Amino acid sequence: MRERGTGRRASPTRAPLSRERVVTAAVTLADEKGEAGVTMRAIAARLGVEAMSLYNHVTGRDDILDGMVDAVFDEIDLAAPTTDWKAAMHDRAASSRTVLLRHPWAVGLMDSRSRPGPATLRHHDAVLGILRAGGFSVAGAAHAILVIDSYLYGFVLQELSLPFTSRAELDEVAEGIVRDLPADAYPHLVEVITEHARRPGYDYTDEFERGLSLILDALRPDEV
Amino acid sequence: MRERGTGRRASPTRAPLSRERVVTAAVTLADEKGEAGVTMRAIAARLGVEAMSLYNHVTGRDDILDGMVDAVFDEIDLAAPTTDWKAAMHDRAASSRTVLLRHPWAVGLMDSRSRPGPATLRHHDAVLGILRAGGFSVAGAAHAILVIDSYLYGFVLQELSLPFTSRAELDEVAEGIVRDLPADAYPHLVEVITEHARRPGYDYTDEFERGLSLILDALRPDEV
DNA sequence: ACCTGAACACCGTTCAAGT
DNA sequence: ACCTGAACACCGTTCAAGT
Repeated sequence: MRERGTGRRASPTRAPLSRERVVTAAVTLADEKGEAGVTMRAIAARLGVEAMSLYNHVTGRDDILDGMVDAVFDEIDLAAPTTDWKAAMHDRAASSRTVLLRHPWAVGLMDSRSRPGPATLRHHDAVLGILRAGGFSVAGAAHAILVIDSYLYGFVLQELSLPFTSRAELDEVAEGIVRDLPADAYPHLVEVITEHARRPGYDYTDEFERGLSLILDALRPDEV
Repeated sequence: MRERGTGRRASPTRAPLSRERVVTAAVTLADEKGEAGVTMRAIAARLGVEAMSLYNHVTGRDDILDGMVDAVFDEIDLAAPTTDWKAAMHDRAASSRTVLLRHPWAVGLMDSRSRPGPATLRHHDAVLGILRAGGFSVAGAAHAILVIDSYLYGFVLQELSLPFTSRAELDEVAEGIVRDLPADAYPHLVEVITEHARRPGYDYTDEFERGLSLILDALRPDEV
């Protein structure tokens, strides 16, 4: 009837569960099998435990999804505060794209999560700080972030929806589309696929950089 | 043993099922209950039929989701071909945003669909045509569309993730965030919420227009 | 040709019971 | 305090059977 057994310890081979371990397992699972693979039973199995045990550390599946989004924000590199806001915004966007492509489920999860975690708050606070230090007003900084993040998330969303990941696949898919498509019904689509997307050297990283530069060059601290 | 009964007709009170009717029912259901509400059983119930009957008209749930995305593209207004590409791109983006806000599940569905339907193909072909007529090269038009659509989808994605839909809710949420937040940990976030987001007249349509103009003014036919 | 009952292999979550 | 067996109310999909 002792409340606390002093001599008894958890077996060292099995680390105790925690919210963090549950979220980490969920992220790994999502990377491997997609968001649909993130089930309570699958997460539990990966941790050597039953599904119901997870409810001792998270409130439910939604809580896990919130934690996963926050874990993604934690992976994004943030430049140290600096007055070179343009370089900092460029590097942050490039790092964000890399992280979002590494976790393809993340961008689709964003629009359903409304409880930002500590890493998310830290991220946004740091970005605001960089722009404020660079001379942006409060409203100007908010506007700049909204424009940059819109471009970033939308670009990755489109990049992820492409039905290919390699050059060879692109060629194959492009050929299939052009073959199936009534050329006279969609003349401009056929043109862009044959003349543009299939040309050697077409590269989404270049496209991302060009669009990002276009936006960053149009933003100025005194704009608002 | 007649193959075709000539005199027998379906009761006029119950229209025959079709892929289109299934997709339409799914769109209505998603608008009302969110994407998670789009189950085979719920769609069937709405059509006065059992879930298994749907498989006679669609190949499965994925086929329905593809159809839903195509139905959304069909709702977007497309300007007639014109040389005023900038006005046409503005109006298309504004119409797209309206449609995507009307169907909040659509933007999140985009990144998982890889089989574009006829309305989607028609839409992209028309947009390409407007830019080509406006003097853009094939590569320039593809680039312009990628930048504009990235901004559009990313903006709507962020707009939809906001945990409020009215002015009063915004005030309430903002107050809650500021109250819960350790002010010294996130000074810039507290600043932007109190000084910017809560100020009267803050309007997402204005923000959208400003960012869109910034991008459209930076795009030029001879840029590529 | 189209619809369906029953079944299969899953879900998230609750709850009382164990230790 | 933490874990779990059984159960509940769901999923998408298959298949053989009906008409």
